[in-house]
Amino acid sequence: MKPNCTNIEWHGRAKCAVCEVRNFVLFSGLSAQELDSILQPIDNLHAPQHAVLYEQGAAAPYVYTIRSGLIKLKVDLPNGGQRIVRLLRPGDVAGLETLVGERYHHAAIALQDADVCRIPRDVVMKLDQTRPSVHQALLQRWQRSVDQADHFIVALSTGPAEARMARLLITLGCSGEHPETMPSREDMGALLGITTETASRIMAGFKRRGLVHTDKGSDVVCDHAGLAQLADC
Amino acid sequence: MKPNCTNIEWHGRAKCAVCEVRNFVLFSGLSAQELDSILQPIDNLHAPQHAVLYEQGAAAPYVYTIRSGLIKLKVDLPNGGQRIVRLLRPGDVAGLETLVGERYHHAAIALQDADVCRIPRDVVMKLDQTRPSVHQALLQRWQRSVDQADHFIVALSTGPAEARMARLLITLGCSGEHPETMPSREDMGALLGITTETASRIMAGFKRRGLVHTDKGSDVVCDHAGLAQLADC
DNA sequence: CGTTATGTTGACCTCCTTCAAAGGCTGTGG
DNA sequence: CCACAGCCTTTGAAGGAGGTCAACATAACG
Repeated sequence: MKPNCTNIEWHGRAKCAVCEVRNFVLFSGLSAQELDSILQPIDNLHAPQHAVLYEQGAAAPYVYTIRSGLIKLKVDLPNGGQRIVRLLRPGDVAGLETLVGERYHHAAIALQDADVCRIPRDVVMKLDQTRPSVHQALLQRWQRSVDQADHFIVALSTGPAEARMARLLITLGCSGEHPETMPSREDMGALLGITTETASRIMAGFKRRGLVHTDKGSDVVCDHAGLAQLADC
Repeated sequence: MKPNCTNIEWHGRAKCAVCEVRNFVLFSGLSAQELDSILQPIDNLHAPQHAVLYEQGAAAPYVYTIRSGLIKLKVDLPNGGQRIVRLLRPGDVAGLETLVGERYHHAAIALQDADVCRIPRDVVMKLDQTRPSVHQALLQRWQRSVDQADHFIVALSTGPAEARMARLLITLGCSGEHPETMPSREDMGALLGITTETASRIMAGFKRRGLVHTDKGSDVVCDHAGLAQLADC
């Protein structure tokens, strides 16, 4: 296998009993025994950067929970461009629409190397009906999707591009403490509804003003306070 | 009572048995008898234009189903402006976040005169747990919120303002057959993330080019084909 | 009939896109 | 090991799109 391939790799059946993020994901209310008793398989997958979990409009047999990494949900525009409508982090769920429909509404692509669990829709639907804790967790994930979509509208699609970029960096977790891995300029553009060039220019301006500082590779450390000031104008 | 007040008026207990849109709203799977047996009150309200169903951040004791009219969900921006993040039509639900949280995430305001049913959260939660049909309807409403939010990102917050306005008119139902009541220019701006002046200019341009035609008052008829052509560019 | 919100229009300037070119990084093949 | 291709990023210049500020028109309402 090539070192830089973008194929999803199968890492065996999920070992929910020892999953370090189980309490943040869908099955937080279930015991390890209850999970082991599920007949249908939950697979543990590794998605390298740029790997595609599913395509927009494809038949939707699975729900995915993110255990690590960063996933983008994007839609294709009629003019050939793309728009990223959500960013999923550990604990988030992709493909919930499978529970009420037949097809995925977006393409799901790994922005950074990611570990995900792939759960057949039937498993989720059954647990939803039989386990109140799973049911409640599902409602919370759904509301979380709504909240994140609202955040994309209010914070990342409103106001001048510079303020939007500042909000994006904050959204990505730029606290100033640890370096953060940045998406490509193209993805930044698709996230904010601006062109790649504008994204590049704004980031260059941030660097020039000392608001962000290149650490190594695509990792940066940010001046959180300075960005926050730009953000709400 | 003043003829043009914006207070919500109480129109008595909901008569679900004779509700003409019951099959489109949350309780489509329940019989009239089942609904009558609910102990807690479901109120039938009329919300005149500009009436406020609830404020952003307020305690959230109710879920609202829209029976007629048009409701906007808006959030206040740090710089004093506003952004409309959703439009709710008959069959849609407002305030679902009450089922997983304490407070409303937006302000809900009637864009046009609206009839709504106000349902205590406890009623919805109980029916969600005891009636599978209501449970399924809830999931569908939640997904509908996500889909509508995505539409705001992809269609109403992407591309040049003129294309966004064309998509908004189409979203509002401009088929060319019947006249449609338009929101104010200010609301159009808040819907599209542009200024009131730009919204006015674009609408004036549409009229000049014959793409929309003023019927009476704020009602317009649209050239659906012409707008659709502008929409995907 | 004045008063107040809402819509329209103009002038100006900033921001962003577009098109183009150059620079940097990486993997590949000689 | 170096040269080269390919991709991403950066930067420039020019034009257009949209914001801002201001004046004015229109409509709604007391």
